[in-house]
Amino acid sequence: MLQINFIRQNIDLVKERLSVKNYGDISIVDKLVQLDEQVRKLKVESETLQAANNAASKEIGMLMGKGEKELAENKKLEVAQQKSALQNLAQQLADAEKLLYDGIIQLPNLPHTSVPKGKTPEDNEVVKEAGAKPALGPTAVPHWDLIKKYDLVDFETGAKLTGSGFPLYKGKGAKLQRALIQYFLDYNTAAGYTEYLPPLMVNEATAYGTGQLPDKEGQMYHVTADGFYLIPTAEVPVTNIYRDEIVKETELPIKMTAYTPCFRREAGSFGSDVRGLNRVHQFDKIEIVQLVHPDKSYVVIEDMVAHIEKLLNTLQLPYRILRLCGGDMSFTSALTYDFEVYSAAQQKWLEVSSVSNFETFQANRMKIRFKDESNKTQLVHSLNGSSLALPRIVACLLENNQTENCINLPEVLHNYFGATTIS
RNA sequence: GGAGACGUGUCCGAGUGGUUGAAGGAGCACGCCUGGAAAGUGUGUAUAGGGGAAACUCUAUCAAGGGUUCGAAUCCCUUCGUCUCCGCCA
Repeated sequence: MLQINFIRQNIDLVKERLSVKNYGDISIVDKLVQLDEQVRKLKVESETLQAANNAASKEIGMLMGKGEKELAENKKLEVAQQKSALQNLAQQLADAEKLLYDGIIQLPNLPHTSVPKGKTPEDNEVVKEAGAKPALGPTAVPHWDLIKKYDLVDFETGAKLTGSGFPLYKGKGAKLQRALIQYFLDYNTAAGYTEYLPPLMVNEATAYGTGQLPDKEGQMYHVTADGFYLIPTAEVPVTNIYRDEIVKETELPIKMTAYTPCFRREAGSFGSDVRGLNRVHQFDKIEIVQLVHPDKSYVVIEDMVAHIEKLLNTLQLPYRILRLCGGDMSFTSALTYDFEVYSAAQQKWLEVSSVSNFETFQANRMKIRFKDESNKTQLVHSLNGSSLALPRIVACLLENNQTENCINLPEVLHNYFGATTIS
């Protein structure tokens, strides 16, 4: 969430930036600033009264100690009379604080100045396109047919076990998953990311910390009996590792990576978008997360983009990088780059990674801070990216590398997979 | 799942209603001592928020939330977590 101090000092800037994200009612900013003023005023009043009360109570304690019972009793009566005024003030303050909080919490992060204006995915800016699209022969088929042909994923039985969108990987299909996971984790740890294997369910506070709650509640599977949520991405547990922590400046940057299955309800999706592995309810993903010094985050995001680009290059997949427009960005992000790979048989770009800088938006919710040189605590900047999401990578690998009687795997996977082709 | 014990600052640990934000120790930082180090010694050492130009000051925080009281780390309730024993179990 945004910091009220920042809003107060940058009213016009906040309004202007919110409009880039197509935020509806900009006048809320003025309302919040007013409310903030009221909150601070009430705070002074109630704390002053509280201070008087505390002092009086101490005095009673001293009088009792000296055995001056009668004076103490008188004082007690005096203090008791102030109590209702104090309670009244405290209630007013709590109400005002709640209003203020509820207002701030619904404000999205402010987009970075490089974010293009726009409303829909069409308005995203293509910053790079690389890799040759393969020329497939006339017999080329989409990945769901290849999956059948080589018996890699059994969607029907997955649906029987759970429901549609829960793929059952099988044989070489299962092994390819394992190979990719292993490769991606090795690639990330070689770049200095510490590997984690986090819980797959999180509590409310954790889901709230990264911004899944309250605004994306409907997208997560909710285990109501225990109040847990199945994670939609490793970002959630991994970023929260440092929730409520103050780290030393020298510990930054903190680089973490984790493989987890991801669970998404994807309510409302339909059509060819959800065919095969294009969009599923459970999928495997390897995530990278960084907590960095605020001055560094815009350099780091470029590093992370380069890191993922290099990984895609080793897989020899054609890809493009998009800078998301204000309307297509997530609630929590200040700048997001999406990576899409080209699925040659479907002739479609499929998103396989999304790299975002959240600046202090998540850190403020999670209270992830560091002590700077002058010993002041500051919020860190948090960033994350997928490196990578598996299903669409698999779809592309299958489609782009198909031949009449086998699928050629890129060289980097040969050792991990234990073979050079799927046949 | 049943029974019991417990949850205090960076860590260990004292504290069962009254100047307790919290004894004592360790650690850490800075200084003294030393040729240098160890030992010794002195001082300092939480977080958040408010007010103030500043010095500083006020409020809150002893797992979390609520309650009793003029006053709660200390009493009561709820939740969470840890440990021990039993049960079950990959």
